[in-house]
Amino acid sequence: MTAARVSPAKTTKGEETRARILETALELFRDRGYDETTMRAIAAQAHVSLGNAYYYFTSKETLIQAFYGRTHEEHLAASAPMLATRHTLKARLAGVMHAKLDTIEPYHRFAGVLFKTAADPASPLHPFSAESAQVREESTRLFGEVVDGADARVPDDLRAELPRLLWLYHMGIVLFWIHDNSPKRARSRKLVEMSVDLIATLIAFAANPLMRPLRKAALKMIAETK
Amino acid sequence: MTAARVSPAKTTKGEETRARILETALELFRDRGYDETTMRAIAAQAHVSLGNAYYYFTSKETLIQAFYGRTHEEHLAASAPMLATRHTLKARLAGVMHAKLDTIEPYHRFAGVLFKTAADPASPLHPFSAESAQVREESTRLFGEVVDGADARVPDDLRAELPRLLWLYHMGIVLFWIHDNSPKRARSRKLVEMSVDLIATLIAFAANPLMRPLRKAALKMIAETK
DNA sequence: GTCTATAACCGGATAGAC
DNA sequence: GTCTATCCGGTTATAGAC
Repeated sequence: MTAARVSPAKTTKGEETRARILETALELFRDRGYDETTMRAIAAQAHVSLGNAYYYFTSKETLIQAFYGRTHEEHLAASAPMLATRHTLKARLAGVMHAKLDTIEPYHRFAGVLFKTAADPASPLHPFSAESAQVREESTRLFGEVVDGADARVPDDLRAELPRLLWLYHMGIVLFWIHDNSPKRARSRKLVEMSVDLIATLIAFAANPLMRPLRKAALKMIAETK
Repeated sequence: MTAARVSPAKTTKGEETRARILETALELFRDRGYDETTMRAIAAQAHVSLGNAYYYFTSKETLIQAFYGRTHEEHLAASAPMLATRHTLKARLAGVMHAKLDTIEPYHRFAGVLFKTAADPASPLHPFSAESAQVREESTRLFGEVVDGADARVPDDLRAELPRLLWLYHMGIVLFWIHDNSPKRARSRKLVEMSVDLIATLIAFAANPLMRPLRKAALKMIAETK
């Protein structure tokens, strides 16, 4: 399904070549960084010609999109056991967030370039683009599960928006993580802990009838951003 | 002061050439977009050689940084009258935010590339880099003025953090604006209205003694992100 | 030292033959 | 589906003029 999203590769042989190029690229990205890895180097190390590499990946950026799909699936896999065993909102959200950081950690070095591209609305890679829709929706669904499987009392109007809000929150954390050069990314981990706590508290607050007007106002605003 | 930040150009003649290149570049960016504007085209239209353009601007990206400085100063200028006449937090913040959108509107077309670059931690352009420090600090100070000149009651601990928080908020709005293709950027304007309202309400809430623990927790978290 | 110009280099991308 | 040849534009090296 990851493969199907992007381009050719129907036959076994093509698929194999395609996979080889992608593996090589990710390896080189991880080891040398994105800018330092030339398409020529990828092609050479994958034993294909430059033109051939472009047959499978229409641009260097497309390789990044493949990376997205890949880490996203790893994240799903890593989250499943958490969601199966944890039942408080706090524990579930923290589990999913830490799983995310675990998944992308090996790529911290070139993550910057990654999300750089992602910020350009003209790029097919930016998180709100049509091309990213599938990953984004699946990811949002994951946060839906975080909420739905939790024993927290959540007002219905908020519950409807929460998956999208948490997805947005998770993007913010990733953005922080990108700039985080503390040992073992300790600052990002700390931020996850504290923000998850705060979010859980806020959600509990939101259930308070006194908070209804404020909650409604906030949700109305959020509806505008859809 | 904008000029001094970036590179050579001491003499009058150099300064003039430098200014001419920058004007030409911004004009071309605005009219054709960033990627479509080549350094060769900028040089030609500014009547300098390619090498000469690179003498003044060490890369195409540096031209963007100059753009930052430029719009920032325009924003300051456009905000001043607002701050002189408005006295509620809501009106002041709304004024400054709308002024921001007014200032950058002509560049909406290539704003994407702009902030694309800005998202890369390796880039000197990203908002948290040393190179951007001056603009960021001045901008933060502007939001400090928004708060200080307002008649709102703001707890001291919050007041200390508020300028930075509002700066961050303003970055979020700009990010939304970049992706906003509604006529006259109506959605962004609406979002500013609603979010400013919400922020004013939240600040009023924060002054309530009952909110103290929550406020403290939030501020503690924010302190972690410094 | 300040400024300007010309000629490469390098890597992403494309065209077109096989 | 694969290759070779080429384009194109950002960037650099370098030489010299003021």
